Amino acid sequence: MSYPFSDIESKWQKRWEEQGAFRAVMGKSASSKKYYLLEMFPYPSGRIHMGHVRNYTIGDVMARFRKAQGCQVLHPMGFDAFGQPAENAAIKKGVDPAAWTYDCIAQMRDGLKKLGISYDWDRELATCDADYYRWNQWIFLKMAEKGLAYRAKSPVNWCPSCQTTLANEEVIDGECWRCHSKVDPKLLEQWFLKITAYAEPLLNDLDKLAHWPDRVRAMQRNWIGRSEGVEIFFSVKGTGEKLPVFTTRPDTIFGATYVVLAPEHPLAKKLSAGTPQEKPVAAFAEAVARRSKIERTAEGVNKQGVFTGGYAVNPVNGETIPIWIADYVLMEYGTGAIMAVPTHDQRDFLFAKEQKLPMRVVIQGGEGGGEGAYVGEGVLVNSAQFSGLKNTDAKKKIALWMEEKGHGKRVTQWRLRDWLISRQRCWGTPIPMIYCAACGVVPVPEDQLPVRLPEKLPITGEGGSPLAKVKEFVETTCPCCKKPARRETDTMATFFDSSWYFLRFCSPKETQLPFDPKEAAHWMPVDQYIGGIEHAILHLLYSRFFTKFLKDIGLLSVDEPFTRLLTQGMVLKDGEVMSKSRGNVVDPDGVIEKHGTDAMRLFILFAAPPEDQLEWNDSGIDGVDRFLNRVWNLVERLDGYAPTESNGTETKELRRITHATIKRVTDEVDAFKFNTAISALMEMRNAIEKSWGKVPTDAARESVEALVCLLNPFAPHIAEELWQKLGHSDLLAIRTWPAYDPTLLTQSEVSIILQVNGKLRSKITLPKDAPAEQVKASALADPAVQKWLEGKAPRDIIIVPNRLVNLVI
RNA sequence: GCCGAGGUGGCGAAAUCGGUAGACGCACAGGUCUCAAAAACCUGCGGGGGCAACCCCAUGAGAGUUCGAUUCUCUCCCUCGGCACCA
Repeated sequence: MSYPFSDIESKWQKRWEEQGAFRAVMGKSASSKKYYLLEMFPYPSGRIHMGHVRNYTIGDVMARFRKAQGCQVLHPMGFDAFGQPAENAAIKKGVDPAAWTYDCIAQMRDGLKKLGISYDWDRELATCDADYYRWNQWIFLKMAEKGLAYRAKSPVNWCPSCQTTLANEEVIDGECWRCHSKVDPKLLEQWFLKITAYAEPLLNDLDKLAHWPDRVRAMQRNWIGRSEGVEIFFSVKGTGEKLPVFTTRPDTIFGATYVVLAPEHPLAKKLSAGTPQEKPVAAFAEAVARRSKIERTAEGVNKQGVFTGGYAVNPVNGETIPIWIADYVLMEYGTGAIMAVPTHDQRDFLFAKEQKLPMRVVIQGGEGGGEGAYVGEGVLVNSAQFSGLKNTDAKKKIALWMEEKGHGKRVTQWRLRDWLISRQRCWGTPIPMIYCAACGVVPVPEDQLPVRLPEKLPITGEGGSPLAKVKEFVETTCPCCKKPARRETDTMATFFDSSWYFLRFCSPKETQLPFDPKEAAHWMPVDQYIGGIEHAILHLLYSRFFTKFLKDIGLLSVDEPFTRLLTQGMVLKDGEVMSKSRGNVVDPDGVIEKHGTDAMRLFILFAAPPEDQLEWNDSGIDGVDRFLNRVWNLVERLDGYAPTESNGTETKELRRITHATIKRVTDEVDAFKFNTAISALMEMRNAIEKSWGKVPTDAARESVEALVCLLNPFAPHIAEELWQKLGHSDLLAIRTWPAYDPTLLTQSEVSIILQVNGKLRSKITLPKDAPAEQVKASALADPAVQKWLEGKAPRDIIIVPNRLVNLVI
């Protein structure tokens, strides 16, 4: 018979809510530290899944634990409610996206409440509320004011299936992150955020994030992609036109035997014009343009290119070398032009070999021998006055020298691109801009915010943006000249919404600003953030950018939003990610019905460390279910507890285990080692069971009460119920964490292992801290040890106090 | 290629300022209870050898340091994740 989890769970959920147990209040007492714990808020798809359960359960353990430790905890929840699924539902089922979304939110909220997470529901927000998105618009206008939001025509990623543009961060392996369609290049005029203006601090401040996983920091570092080098000013022979190339290897400048432009480089057309190369160059550029970026940059693709007919002059030696175009040079990076050094760059080598272009060795290092470019370190040769220098030294010297001579300048290149935020979708935040025939692009004045979405959106899925079809929306007057003007009909990428929601939670009802700076100064930064690794770059990079921007305009005092980050592992079934198409989805509701929320939470926390993948296992949950029932039974049996024999040793040992477990669970929860903390509780329960009837009532009660208190963050409903059954009237949810008595932790006797030559041969029990002489004598007297010593005296005896003796012969 | 994480029983996993490898749990096997089953409870459970005491082997592979290595160093192998014709 299982304990009545169903009644218990709803009972305590109601009780917590009635008593406002989890309401976050800005504390006045200096003694209680603030603790802002946040889990990445969900998209309201309607149902919660095991991934959500895991994410929020991990957070809840920490939130309840910190609260018990006396922190003022802020633990809010909301919904990332704009986005395409609502539009897709509108297209498919003809529903109103707003109605659909709010419906889903209601369902999600119910589902979350059934998990018993300690949220402050008073702070709930949804990004699709005008009260929220008006501040998206406000922030956007501030960025525009600072020149950080701008409109530009450039090649962008277009998802043909989603019918919208995408940010670079949203393109994974050339595919749309959402629908996995192949992304097409398209030349469009769009809104961008100048995240590149923050490239340097975004990179450098990663070093401050000591409590972020290494891999997330590494991924961001890769993504931002800083690279230091020199822009070298080649010139075009004949015209003298400047042709800058970017290189990280100025030490190889004397080995440059040709120059390569990206096929779309404007100079290519110019150079070939009127030469026999005009046609081949145009044909090649067109052929490359037709191929997608993935095709073009795929591994193993042969490098192709043609001669432009033009020549460049190397500024350091006046040498004239041919200018080619080739598909392996990208217009977006550097200057779209490179100097080719086939002897010391593998790509240049392959191309030069194919096209039979000249090569010249300028670095000598070790035995080259093999096929290809030598990219190692070495000594410069054929490099004028720099010959004989180590190439690592020459790098700096040549760069400085070129700068002096005006042959080039040192530059830093970034891989990071500006963030394209325009979306040709309607279920998002309208971009607050107006186009006026006379005044041009005019921002919507602040006092006219929010620019609201129309009530009825004509979503058909065909014929372009629905917003553009709503006359009342599009048609407006110019704020400057008051003449008729047209509104921007694109909306913002939803990652904009989620880039600052953690700030809104600090003061969700603030009406003058996106958030109250005083509240933010108190609660920020988020002390612990928890979410999936899929946001390692996207959301986590954008949020860092927003935080830095909002600091720069004086609203924030912190420059990083999330002090600690935990990326929880995925929930798998049969070794695979749960998904509808695989048919291996385990529905949380079904588990709750069968085992209760507490058992589900406990299993998820017990089966693997939070960062690791978690394999869902139906019989695994039976195991934790059994444990909870055993704890339940302990409390029930305590009522008629009557010790048959009272034994001092047993009592001392049970108390030692009890207090040692309090210490262990405290330390382990603090370090997110929930799986071992739970196993410590299981061991403690086993110990109580073993001592049952052999210890006095007060010792048994002390242990059982401690067990219930320690169980609380993991399985809060059963813990509250048992606490009440134990005769208490206070709520565990707001009760102080148990303390341990350090004097009870020590054992009077210790087991010491005896090794001969490092191999375990025997064990003895001695009083704790026995003197070395006594330990040595006892070890030598041990029969098993004597057998292995074969009468010989040990050459050396190593004693590790209270642990082991190793006899070396 | 570069960067990051990791490799321990049948399974999920413990143990790393070097000190009893496999805690805790699952599965499995045997037992108690029962007319029977379920539940519950008890016992066993890395591999090999031995009636047993006990012995040998074992933390991806190989070397090294050490009285002693899952833990430290080096060289490989493999898995997962990210970036990548980025000049």
